[in-house]
Amino acid sequence: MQVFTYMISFCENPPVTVFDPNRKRNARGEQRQQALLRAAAAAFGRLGYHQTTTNAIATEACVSPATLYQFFPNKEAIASELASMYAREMAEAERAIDSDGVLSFVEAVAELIDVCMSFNRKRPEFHTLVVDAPLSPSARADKQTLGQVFVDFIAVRLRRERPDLSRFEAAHHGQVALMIFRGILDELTVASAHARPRLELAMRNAILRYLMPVLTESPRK
Amino acid sequence: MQVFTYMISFCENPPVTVFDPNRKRNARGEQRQQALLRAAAAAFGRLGYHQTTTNAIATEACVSPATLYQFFPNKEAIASELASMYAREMAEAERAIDSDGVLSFVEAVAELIDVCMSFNRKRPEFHTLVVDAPLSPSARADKQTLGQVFVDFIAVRLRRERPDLSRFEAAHHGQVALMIFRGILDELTVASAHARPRLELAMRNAILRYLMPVLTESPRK
DNA sequence: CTCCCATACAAGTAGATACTTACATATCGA
DNA sequence: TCGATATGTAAGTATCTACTTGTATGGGAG
Repeated sequence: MQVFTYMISFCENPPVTVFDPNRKRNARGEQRQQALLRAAAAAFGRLGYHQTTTNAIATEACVSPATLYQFFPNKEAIASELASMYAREMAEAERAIDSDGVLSFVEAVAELIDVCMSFNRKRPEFHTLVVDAPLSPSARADKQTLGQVFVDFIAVRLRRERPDLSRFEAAHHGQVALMIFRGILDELTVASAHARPRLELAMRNAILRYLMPVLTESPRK
Repeated sequence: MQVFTYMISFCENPPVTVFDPNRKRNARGEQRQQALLRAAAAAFGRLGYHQTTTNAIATEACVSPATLYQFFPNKEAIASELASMYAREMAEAERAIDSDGVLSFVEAVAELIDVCMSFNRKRPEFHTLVVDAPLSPSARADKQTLGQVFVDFIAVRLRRERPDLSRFEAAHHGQVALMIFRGILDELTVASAHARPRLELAMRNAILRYLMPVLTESPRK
């Protein structure tokens, strides 16, 4: 009975030397966690997701690899945490555009594109996180939601101009706009500072020129 | 001196048990090499470049991993060989379009897009090879050339319609068309058979709508 | 003061995978 | 038929990298 009690206590209170989601954090711990996220963001941005090792993240944060695993269960969790933060932040920024509906269709879409491009420029690591990293289900959901916000933004404005357009059609055109955005963004992330303004203009032109005919084409297609 | 002679002979005629580019091949060897390329293509297409292990390629070809290394120095060389073949084949197909110049601008560009989409549909592994695989310098050059053929095809047709357009401007618009193509292609490669025709239409629309205004906008921009 | 536990790390382990070695067999020219 | 060489493989090795273990330290609650 003594042995059994001992085993229970042994199994229930092991010395915590790995990640525990319920562990209490003090101020130092919170700061370490934030520092690790910042270090990971910098490393992902410089090397891309796959080239960035957990050891590199630890080194960047000036801690040992073991310390990293006190705060995150694995590499994917770090990427997922960052991707979720960024996806929610970006979705929020998109939702804030023209909330009082005073912008014209062209102005609103141009603003949407600007906001998205600015965000990706401010957070260069976001691209590799979304494209290359395997994400947790919840991070995937946030990424999915972000895409949906972009699509819906355009779909809503399309139907505001052309109420006879089906929801399905409107969403489809929003999705195509997103594909165009991603295609040009891929180049923007590697473009020289000198080439960037011209590409940003091309981004606006490509998406708006795709969408404009939708507003005027024959109602029954 | 004997020892020296022995060492020379030892160094110059080691039993060849690894890849040697100058090795003579017999018919069986040629067939094995082709079979390995076919197996690799199938595996890359199914799993993507990174998920495809050299062991998986060997298994797919029904040989041992060691046999694979009799015919290729490393995994990258297999991907590079395939990517080069495909890039050259696709570039050739693009150059063959409208060689006698009878098509209109819209017809020619639409044909270009069709050819590119058909090729990617016929060789689903091409996408991951070009996007995900680290390629040899020569394969990278072939990939680069392929992109240039696409860009030039459009640039030449643009300047045929608007001779006052600078080469630089024309190439820029060709590059943007390529970015749009890639953005939508990314989705096409994962789209359901049901969603594909709609996306293929969107591909044509997105690129042509981007390019058409270039033909009519004010000569001095 | 003191005990608990969060923090920290040196020095590992584990598992995956690209690639090799040592050796056996098939083919083919002379 | 025989030797040279191409083809083939079982059973590895080497290395990389995500992740752990055992142990030491420091700060805060009681």
